[in-house]
Amino acid sequence: MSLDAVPAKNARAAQKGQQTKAVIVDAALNLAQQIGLEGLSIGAVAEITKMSKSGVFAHFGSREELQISVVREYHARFEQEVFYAALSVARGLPRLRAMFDNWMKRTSEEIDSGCIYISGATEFDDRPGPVRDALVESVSIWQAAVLRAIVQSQDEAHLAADADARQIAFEIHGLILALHYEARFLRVPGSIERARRGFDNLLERCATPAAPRPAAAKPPLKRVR
Amino acid sequence: MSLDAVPAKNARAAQKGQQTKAVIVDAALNLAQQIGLEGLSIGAVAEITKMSKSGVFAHFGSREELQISVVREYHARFEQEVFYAALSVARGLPRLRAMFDNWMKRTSEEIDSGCIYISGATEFDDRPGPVRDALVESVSIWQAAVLRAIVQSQDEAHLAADADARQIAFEIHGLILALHYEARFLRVPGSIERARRGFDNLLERCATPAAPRPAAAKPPLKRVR
DNA sequence: TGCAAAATAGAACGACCGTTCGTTTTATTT
DNA sequence: AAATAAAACGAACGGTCGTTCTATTTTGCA
Repeated sequence: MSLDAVPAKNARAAQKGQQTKAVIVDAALNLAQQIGLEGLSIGAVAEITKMSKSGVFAHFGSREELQISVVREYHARFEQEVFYAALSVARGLPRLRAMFDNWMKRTSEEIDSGCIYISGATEFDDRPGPVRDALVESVSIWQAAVLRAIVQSQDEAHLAADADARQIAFEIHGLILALHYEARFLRVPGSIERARRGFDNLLERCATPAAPRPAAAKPPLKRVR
Repeated sequence: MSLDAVPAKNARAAQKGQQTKAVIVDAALNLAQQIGLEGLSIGAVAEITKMSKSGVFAHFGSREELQISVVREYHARFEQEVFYAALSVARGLPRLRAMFDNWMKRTSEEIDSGCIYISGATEFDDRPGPVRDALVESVSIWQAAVLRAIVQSQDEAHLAADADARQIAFEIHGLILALHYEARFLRVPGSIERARRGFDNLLERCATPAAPRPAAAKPPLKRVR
């Protein structure tokens, strides 16, 4: 038995199938951001990717599996753009602020494309199934990361230790949701500034004297994590 | 020309048609609150009301017109339950608080039924047309009423005169949206208390010394409006 | 009670949906 | 280059959708 007989197959993981599957998911994600996960149709994706319906279908086996793939792809991009991008910033309040900034930036960019975590929530809030499960899982992971950043800010004495971290997370979430609603649906200009101001108001309430000011020089990096 | 020739017809406005039309809209509203305005199908409404598809259809002439009727009906109920019900409370902060309470109460009741202003926003945020227009109009009317209540609270010296009323409205809206998201989609218990606490935090920041405390006796009624 | 008008039913339409199937084309390996 | 496996196609199915049309029933008024 040759040792590289089987690995030779896995080594060339970039087969044609995986490649076009990525193209399909990308197209489907773009479509889902515009018309929602429920509105996602295989025919429309096929038309965009210039494939046949059955060709698209074969990669997933069901529409539901395509929807789940879209949720996972969105999760990966969101995590990269909002969470990982903030990890290079100093732990504590600076990182929390960076996360909120990235989140806001992404939300405001999504004024034209739409956020699957938000539209998906209203589409699947009382529709149990694997798609809902995938959505809840992704959102929960992100919310846990936000909560962790808040607690770390308290550990660094940037936020009052007796503040309710979950309450802060709740109010931050509300600011993002209001930003999305007013900017994307109502098309009210200046919503980003409102969200930012809301965030500052929130921090001011929970700040400690030792807390770094928004425009102040960043504290030295503590790359523990 | 007899004067009552035409009015005679209008006098008996409660014809059979109007009656069953109201039944249809009621059923359609219930359905739309569960599965969204886009998911609303004439066939499903017909089944619920035990009518034929064409019988339902004839009352509206198009699915879009049915959707608009649903939005208008929702608007009427929301206005009655949240806005008018708060008008009996003293102008200023007490009334603002009553509006928020009613709003929260309705939102938490909608944990099982769904809010059309929220689901509709994600469904029609980039889908122009008369349904979107009806939604935007209703939401805008309500937002204007909230803003008015905030300004009145400032006039009564219950809230700081130099506070940004629109900013307060924005943050209040965020609290409601977060409540809806976390309670209905994520099924997190205690969300109502979080929203209420957020509201109190918000007021505390903008309160004046003369402001009535939450549990304090209500100031004398000033029924100007 | 009779009659016109309004209300409802029923069948059918074209369009789109997700899915299945057998075939053909393209990649990959021997 | 031949053989094998993977990928993509095209047609078709059963189903649901909004809508249209005609026929029937019910209603309200003289």
